[in-house]
Amino acid sequence: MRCPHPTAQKGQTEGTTRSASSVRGWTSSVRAERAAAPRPRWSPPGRSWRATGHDRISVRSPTPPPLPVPGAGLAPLVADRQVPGGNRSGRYSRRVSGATPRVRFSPAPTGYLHVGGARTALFNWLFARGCGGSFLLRIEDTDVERSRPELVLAILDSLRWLGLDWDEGPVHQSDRAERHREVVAQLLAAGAAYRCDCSQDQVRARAEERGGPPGYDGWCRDREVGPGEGVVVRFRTPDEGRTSFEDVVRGEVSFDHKVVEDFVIQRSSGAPMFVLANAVDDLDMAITHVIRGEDLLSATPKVLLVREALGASERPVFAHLPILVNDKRQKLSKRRDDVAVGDYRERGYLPEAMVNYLALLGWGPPDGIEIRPLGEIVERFRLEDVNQAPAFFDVEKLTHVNGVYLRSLPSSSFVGAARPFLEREPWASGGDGGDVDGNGEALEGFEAFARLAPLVQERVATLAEVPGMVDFLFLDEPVVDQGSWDKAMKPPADEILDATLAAYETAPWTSAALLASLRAVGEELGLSLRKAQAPVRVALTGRSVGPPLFESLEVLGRERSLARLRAARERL
RNA sequence: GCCCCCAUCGUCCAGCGGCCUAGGACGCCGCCCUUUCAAGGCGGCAACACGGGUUCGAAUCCCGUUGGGGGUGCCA
Repeated sequence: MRCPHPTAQKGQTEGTTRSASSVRGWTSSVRAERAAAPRPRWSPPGRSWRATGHDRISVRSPTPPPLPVPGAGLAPLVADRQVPGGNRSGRYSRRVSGATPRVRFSPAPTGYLHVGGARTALFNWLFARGCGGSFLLRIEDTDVERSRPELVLAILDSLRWLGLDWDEGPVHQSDRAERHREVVAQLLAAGAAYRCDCSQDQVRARAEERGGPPGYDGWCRDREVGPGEGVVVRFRTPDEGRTSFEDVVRGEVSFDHKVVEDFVIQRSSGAPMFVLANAVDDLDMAITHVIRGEDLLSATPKVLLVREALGASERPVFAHLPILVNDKRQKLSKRRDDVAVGDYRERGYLPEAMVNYLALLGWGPPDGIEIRPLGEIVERFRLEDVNQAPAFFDVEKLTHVNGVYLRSLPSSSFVGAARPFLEREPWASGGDGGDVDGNGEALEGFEAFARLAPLVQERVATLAEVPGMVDFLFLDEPVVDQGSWDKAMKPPADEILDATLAAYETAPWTSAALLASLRAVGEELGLSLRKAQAPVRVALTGRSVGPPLFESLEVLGRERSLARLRAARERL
């Protein structure tokens, strides 16, 4: 059972110490069952799996349905316990009484989607898709000064590229400002919040003075500050007790109220703060499972406190995913690290590979088969199997995964996927060329590439590597790599070239015949084919590495090939 | 400083008290295949942070230490 979780805990703030048994006990019984389940077998990548992958999942047009009426209350989230020994998928019902799971991905509009966000979005999506729940999108743009509408476009674009389709939204928090103000007023009226006119400098100064921990000291709690310039609204945090909650990936987490300061819920501008908007919107949107980064773990008690103050009787299930880190094991950052999903797209990674790799950060399939269609990942993904330690975003492994996907592509798809990467090269003009009929007529540009594609395909790990491998098909003269030239064009390169030239004048223009001829040339000179092909390859492509030589010759055609051999011979 | 979280090969994951002489994957090294380079095949190197407990038995449970990270904003 992947989903509905034994959810919702009743509110439990004042020092309630709840045992972890509900979730843990449930978890282990499921684990035991999983261990007993038959091991699924590896299904080889190929056409069929592509069809079963997320290709099939269509991106629904995001038409925002109306939000539930504010204050209408949450559907109960408590999962029904079912009699053990029920269906294969688990001992607990898929059903959450009264509500299907609803999760959301709620990025801030930063202008692009970064890999950490993508991973969070993916895990939400996997969870939702795995249990028939809904995956919603919400843009957390309460900070008006920092958000502009166009900044969300790139995020949506990357999400679509990855195939993470959403069922509702995107809801913009900025559109809900009125609702947020209403809630703040409500909290104010109830005495759960108060106005504060302390400047940030004052707050800091007092903190230093008392030598205690930085943070707000409650100065304005009873000063009855009225509305005005520079006045914020703060939430009144309980002085006693603690807020505890059961986190699906971490077990019980607990915060003493003493360390939760009276936080700002409304800016002096009247705009709501993150915690307030987040709590209110999750409530109004009837979010049942909050799956987000661990960096938000310490914001959770605040959210819970706000919900409680609003009279919410149920809590969502929380799952704080381990953060993604760089090689120094610090949180991935925009400044130091390559984090934009869009950049990986530009660098020749396939969305399927990206998503597959991302699923492996903080989670692993029970059968150990890491590279597989998304549909199979959906079937196997379970929130409670997410592990707790930060994960290093390893581009090398991503690249490997990408290579596997690239190789498994039908040739025509590979050609199509590579085309944009070719087209951004200055030399890649169209070219329709002739055909190859054994008479050595030339194919040009893309057509030649298409012919060679299957051989190129298994030699690249990213699409960005393609141009460098096939440029000689497009260029009139190959770009000569000096290192390759120096290495290959030593004696007896002259003899090889001369003999090859002679042989190729008349040889049938097929890769097999071309191979046989060069082998014969080599034998005559007492050279292995390995040695003999080197000067020919460099003459033809400009490089010492590349696609198989004889197919390249064939596709390039007799005239162009001979011209290059002659040119190289003259340069010697 | 304070709060919270985390800790198995270099990296990602497996491990749920005996099946562990700790398994898989990436990377790395070697060999094979081979027209270059890949791919593929075979093999190898490589980890339970430390110290106490609990137990007949601990990588697995508990406590502590150390180390790392996150948070501590009128950012999210």
